[in-house]
Amino acid sequence: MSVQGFSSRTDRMLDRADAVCLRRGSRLTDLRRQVLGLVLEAGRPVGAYDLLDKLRTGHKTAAPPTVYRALDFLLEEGLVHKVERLSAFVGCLHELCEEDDGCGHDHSGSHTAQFLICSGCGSATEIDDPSIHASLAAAARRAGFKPHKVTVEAEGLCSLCSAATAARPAARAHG
Amino acid sequence: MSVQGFSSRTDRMLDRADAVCLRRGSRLTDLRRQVLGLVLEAGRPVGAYDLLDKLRTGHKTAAPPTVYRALDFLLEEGLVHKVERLSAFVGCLHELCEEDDGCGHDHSGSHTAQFLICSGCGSATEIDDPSIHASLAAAARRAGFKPHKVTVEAEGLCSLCSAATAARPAARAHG
DNA sequence: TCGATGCTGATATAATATAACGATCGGCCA
DNA sequence: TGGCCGATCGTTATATTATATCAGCATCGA
Ligand SMILES: [Zn+2]
Ligand SMILES: [Zn+2]
Ligand SMILES: [Zn+2]
Ligand SMILES: [Zn+2]
Repeated sequence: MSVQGFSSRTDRMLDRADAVCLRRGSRLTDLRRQVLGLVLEAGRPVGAYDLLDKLRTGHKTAAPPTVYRALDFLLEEGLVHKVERLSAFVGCLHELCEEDDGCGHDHSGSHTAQFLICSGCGSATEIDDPSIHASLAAAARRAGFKPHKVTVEAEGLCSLCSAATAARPAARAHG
Repeated sequence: MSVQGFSSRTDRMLDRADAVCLRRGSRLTDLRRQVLGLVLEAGRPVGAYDLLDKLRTGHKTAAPPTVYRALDFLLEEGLVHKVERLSAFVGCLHELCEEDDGCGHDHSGSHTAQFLICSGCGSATEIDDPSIHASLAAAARRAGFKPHKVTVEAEGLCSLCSAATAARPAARAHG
């Protein structure tokens, strides 16, 4: 049960996650659901200890292993990704998005993630571009390398922050 | 001066690094040269605290900031890369390799790195594939995103480890 | 009933990285 | 010359991220 009171959108996504886990024979327990909810509500990469703080408001006894174990599970299930450059975690919208026909994500390789990380506003947009995926697969094949988990992270400025910076060199982040 | 006694190959690469810095108006100090030498000698990704231990054999007073400051400089100059997945550092062979005609690396974007990381033997091969670079640049452009620093990391099995694993399921790493 | 397995609680610790402040050294110019 | 400034490094302390370990408890099937 959701002690926190997530938004209805988040609750719908959590229900989808629950269904996904059921199909796979894994269990989205209350604790895992709670952590996933916090990640999704954040809407941007969020650190494990930030999650821990939030988790503690409704779960006094939570400790680092509490949140790391939940994150390990969610990573394994592909429900969240880790943004390595930020040591932070973000929800994967692939399985969870509202559209039933999918959202254009490629997750064929399963453990692959591609992010555009804005250093202006802290957003991280998952792209899962098939062309990048193909180029990387080809390069790996030429090297005789068998990829298991692939991380692509571009850090820079999103279109909004880029425009803001062009307008005012010392601009602050957009909403 | 090299207290450690690096291999002659490493010393040649350090001399190249020195020349590169001179051209750019930056200074490869003794300390930075020492740290770069340790990274190059390792020949694989190496953690900051491993470097610190090695550094201390010829430099009793070294502390974490000592090595992190040197690494920051070397990263800035593009002489080393950070492998985010491993929180480890590895030399960039682009400026330093023996062949005068370059070694096929693309470093046009300057702050870009692409690695094939073997979880069997710990090797990390820099590929800098132009096709990956182009795909990513195209995807970023479509999103209105301006990349500043790009990280591509594929973790998996290199050809040697892959062969070893196929032969014996519980094989140990190759040399 | 029993053992195996999976999840959680709880404490402690490891591993990675940075903050802060002062000392030293050189170059540069009044 | 003397003072200033920026870059580098020494030193201590602390912040941040992640894991090890062991115990309790529930669930499930033999
Ligand atoms: Zn995803
Ligand atoms: Zn932005
Ligand atoms: Zn490189
Ligand atoms: Zn290998």
